[in-house]
Amino acid sequence: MEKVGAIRERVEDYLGAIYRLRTTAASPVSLAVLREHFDLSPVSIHEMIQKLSQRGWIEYYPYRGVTLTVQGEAVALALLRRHRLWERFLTDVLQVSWAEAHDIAGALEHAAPESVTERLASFLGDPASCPHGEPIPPSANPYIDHSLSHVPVGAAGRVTRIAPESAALLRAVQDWGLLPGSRVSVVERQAAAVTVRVADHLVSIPQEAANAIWVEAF
Amino acid sequence: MEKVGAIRERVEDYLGAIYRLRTTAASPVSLAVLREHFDLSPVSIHEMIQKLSQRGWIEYYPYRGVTLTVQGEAVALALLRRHRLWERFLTDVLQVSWAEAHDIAGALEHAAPESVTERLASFLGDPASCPHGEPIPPSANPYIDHSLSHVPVGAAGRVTRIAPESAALLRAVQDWGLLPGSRVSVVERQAAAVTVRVADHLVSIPQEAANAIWVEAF
DNA sequence: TTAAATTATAAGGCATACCTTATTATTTCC
DNA sequence: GGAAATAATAAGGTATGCCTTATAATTTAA
Repeated sequence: MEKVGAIRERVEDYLGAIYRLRTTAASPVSLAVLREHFDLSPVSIHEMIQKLSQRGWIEYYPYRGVTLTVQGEAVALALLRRHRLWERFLTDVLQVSWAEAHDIAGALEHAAPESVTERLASFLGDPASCPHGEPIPPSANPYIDHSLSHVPVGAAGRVTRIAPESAALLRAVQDWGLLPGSRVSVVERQAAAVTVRVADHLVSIPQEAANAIWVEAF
Repeated sequence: MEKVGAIRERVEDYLGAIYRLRTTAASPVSLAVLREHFDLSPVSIHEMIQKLSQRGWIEYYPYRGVTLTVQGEAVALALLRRHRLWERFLTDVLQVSWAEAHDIAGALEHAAPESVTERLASFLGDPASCPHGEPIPPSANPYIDHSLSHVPVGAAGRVTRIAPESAALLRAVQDWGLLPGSRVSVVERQAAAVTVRVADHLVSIPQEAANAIWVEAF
């Protein structure tokens, strides 16, 4: 009952807290500080710290505290980015107060996938800071890809991947010259198809196929 | 580790599915249909159905299926409303595709509290249907209250409740004449305070106190 | 330097929401 | 009416992330 591969919500919460509670990247955050932050029993904190350590997200120095590994820090930064973008949305667009925005963003940050949060960032005009003034970390995936069915008319990009939905689809993609790496620009969008320019000729791609072709902007 | 009083996510999912899978309000939804929908083992479905029945959300007729109680239907409608509003936001504002929007909304509908979803509804212009054309049920709480710190300048309302944050706060609220039921209108908003008119005189309320005073429009 | 305070760890429990394997009850269809 | 199919239920298990109690290890401060 858990998305495999997805980083569990609670893991993200811990990593985000460790990032925020640390003073410098090198100085360990003591478990007492984490205990204070999460208001859990020392044993529960210790158990979770063991897991995070075993899984390579943190470095645990008994009696001293924990530091984030490179992987753990990446997770924390991605989380903070999502958190602060949702805070901005809540305060700027929905007029939610600062205080409430923080907690609500704490739930939304786990519910919305990164691709949606990146679209939110664009919609908000790529804000640089959250409503409290804290910086919004840059996206770790600045070239996040979009399904061809989402690329706006006029935009150009490079094919990144083809969702391998069927052999027929893959053959068609090959015929169209839309293999990963090729450049496309969207010329027109119809109800059930999208017309793209690829290698100087126009191809009309059915919606279903467009859903499976992923493109990043360049 | 679970918000008390909050209806658990999974309970909402089941009730929403029962609502959507039924043909008429009276005809029971068989557990086989639910099993198909959730792709779980028959035993798991049965276990959950027992719980929902015990807790009064559904009526269980062995060998026949389940129907929603009045309470269960209210939960389902509230969920559907949130789901479809988020779908609209995702497709209309963030240009997420229909197909993706459904699943993402399935997560957001649980993460955002009702108050936020109602603000989202206003922001979206109170849409009547989701992107697939299905109707968005009306809010069961049309007079949902807002913290005084969110009531716009010029608006008037009636105090619904005071979050009992401290005895001092409650005494102050009493002195200001802002007990539940009293009418207020917002006259001016400063950086750390809001000025309201109550019983024909003006009171300046610090931001902290304003956060704890809830008002519904009338 | 040693006693007090803090930190770590072991052991056993709880709730949720899943699972499988049986067994029993009911309905449906020939 | 009776066998086959379907549905219900009992029993025991899994993982997560909490909990308490108790003991051991280390650090800190007098």
